[in-house]
Amino acid sequence: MREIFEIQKKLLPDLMDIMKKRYSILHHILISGVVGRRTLASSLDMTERVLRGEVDFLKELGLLESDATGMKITESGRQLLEDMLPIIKIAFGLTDLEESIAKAYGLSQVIVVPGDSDTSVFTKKELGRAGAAALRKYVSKDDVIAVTGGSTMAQIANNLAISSSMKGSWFVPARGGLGESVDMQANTIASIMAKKTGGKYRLLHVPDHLGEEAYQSLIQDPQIQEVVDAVRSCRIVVHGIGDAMVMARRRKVDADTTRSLQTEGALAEALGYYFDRQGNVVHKMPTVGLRLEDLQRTEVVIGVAGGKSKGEAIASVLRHGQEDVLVTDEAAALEIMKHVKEDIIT
Amino acid sequence: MREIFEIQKKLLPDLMDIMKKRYSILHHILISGVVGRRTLASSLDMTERVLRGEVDFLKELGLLESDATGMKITESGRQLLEDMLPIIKIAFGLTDLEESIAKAYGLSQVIVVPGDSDTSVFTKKELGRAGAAALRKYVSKDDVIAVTGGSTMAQIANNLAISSSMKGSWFVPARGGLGESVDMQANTIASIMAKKTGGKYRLLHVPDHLGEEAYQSLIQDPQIQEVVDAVRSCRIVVHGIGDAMVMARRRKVDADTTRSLQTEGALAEALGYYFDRQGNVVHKMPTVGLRLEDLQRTEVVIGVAGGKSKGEAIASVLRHGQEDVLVTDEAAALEIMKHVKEDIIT
DNA sequence: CATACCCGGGACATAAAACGTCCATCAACT
DNA sequence: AGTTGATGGACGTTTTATGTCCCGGGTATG
Repeated sequence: MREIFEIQKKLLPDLMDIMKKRYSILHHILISGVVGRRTLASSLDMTERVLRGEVDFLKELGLLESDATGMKITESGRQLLEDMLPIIKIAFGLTDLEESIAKAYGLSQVIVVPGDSDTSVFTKKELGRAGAAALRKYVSKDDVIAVTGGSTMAQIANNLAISSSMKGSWFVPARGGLGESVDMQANTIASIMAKKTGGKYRLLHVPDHLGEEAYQSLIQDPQIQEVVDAVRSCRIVVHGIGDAMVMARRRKVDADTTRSLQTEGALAEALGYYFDRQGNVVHKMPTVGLRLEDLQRTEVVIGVAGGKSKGEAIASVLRHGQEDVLVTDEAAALEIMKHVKEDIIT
Repeated sequence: MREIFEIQKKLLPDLMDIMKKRYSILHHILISGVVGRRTLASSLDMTERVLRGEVDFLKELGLLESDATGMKITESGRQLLEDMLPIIKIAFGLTDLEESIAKAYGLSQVIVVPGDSDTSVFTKKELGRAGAAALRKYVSKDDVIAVTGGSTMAQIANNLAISSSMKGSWFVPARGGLGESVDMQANTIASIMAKKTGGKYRLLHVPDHLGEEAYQSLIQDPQIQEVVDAVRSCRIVVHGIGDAMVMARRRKVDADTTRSLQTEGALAEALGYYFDRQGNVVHKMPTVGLRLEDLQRTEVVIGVAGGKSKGEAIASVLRHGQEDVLVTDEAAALEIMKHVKEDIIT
């Protein structure tokens, strides 16, 4: 497969560049929905005129169309992009990354999308698409799916669509309140996902900063108990991965804990747990829901996170060794690979 | 594999044209050996200047080189062409043709080279190369290989090279004199092939237009008998296919027979037999050697013929159903496919 | 040995394509 | 109603591709 490109490149050295360029244009338009020439040109870092040339070309091919409101992808263009994904991955060497990471950490599947979520919102959206596709692949009838919060998870929710296979699924938040803002909370994400797919959901209403006393009485509540039981018996977990310090700040953890996290060398956060460089748990947020030990009974653990800045954190969580599937982006994957190499050396 | 080209054709139709153009240039130079710019330009139907642009480009890539005598392919260029053949075939849909024809007539292999032997001597040469390659593939130690005459067979002979696997092979003419000119006779072809490959050969010296009496005494001759026995026990047959009327004229068959051929609807000629539209034998040239019934014992029957004008004749011979391998060109293959469709309808 | 031929490559004017830039017009949203 | 951002047309400029001719030099042929 790859040899085909090697051979073609000998006769057409700039084949890959042009293919990449046209793919990027189409892909950006797909992600943007409807977009104008100037906006697109600046986000692709091309001059308006040269973009226009390509766009005219793609229009003639019937891959995109435009009216006074802007340009959008046609159905055949959308189909083409979908068919192209494996080709693009090979052409850009992402398949290698996927395989290397999967092998290094014993994952059953790794999905790497092109780009860097830190610098491009398009990559972040694509990460959401890929995460949604991964979830769709692993879900089966009447599954219980536990999800966490975060902007990446929100993107996944955005990209889920009504689907017969998820009709009977239950979406539940993996853990109770963790101090996030409302629209990024696991509860919110779970309900959005359920609405988008036509599935059902149960929420865990556990207010933050609860006193020990109130907390104990809360978790005795039969309704809460019922949800917690469902969460712990879930078959699929989809969760984001964050940088430890960024998460601590966002969740406004107190100064003492922050200091403790720092001295312990906390690098990553996932599912309310903090991990150090070696993948050991160094702290645990006080709330109800899925515990780390429950993951062993869980059939599919899907981690989704991207951006160069998160590469190290993702590597830490992978070292902990509970993940089955990783969805990330090119920039993060390259960072992860650095740690793979270090891990091999040490 | 094939999807890659479907996608590339959708997204990069312009580049596919360029690839085809560059491939044709390289290929023509390979076939020609050493060739000048102007000659090449006219045979490729390009203007001199635009060809020059491409040639300069290919030269920079080190795929061809030029001196005062002309341009020729480099080793890496030759290698590239070899690697590209399957790619070109798939990209231009020749694999489809091959598979369709093979399936329609129950052949074990069909090889289609790009172009039309009627209009391009380069295609004819390529047909020879492909035929030689096919023979090389099927031959094994100490085989007896029966060959016919004709210009296509001569091209195959031209393209055979010394080869250890053919060292011990015997080349024999499939049938005795059939009224061809000397340099296209089966005897000549067999001896050239033997010399080129390092194999051995036996000839069948049966003069044309022999009286019945002399003929009978000739075939009693022990030496002739020995060769005929060898021919009939051959493991591989390589033969050309011709248009019935063209062959009749070339062989100067008498007016009566010609008229009879016409009324019988003779379309094709192969191995000295004439076939009608349905693949039935309608006439047989009076000479010694391989009979049609011997083909059933023969392990590999390789038919080689190309050119749009021969398409119908090839289809007739294929319908007769003794062939195992067909080597043809694009133009003939397309003609054959028309008959396949008609055969399905009727 | 001479000659006719074809070779590659340089040169150059011209046609064509690509590009940068600006503007007219229209749709959507505030 | 006005503002914003969209497309598509227009146009001059630059860059590239192309058509054409010629020159010096090998090659083959006679």
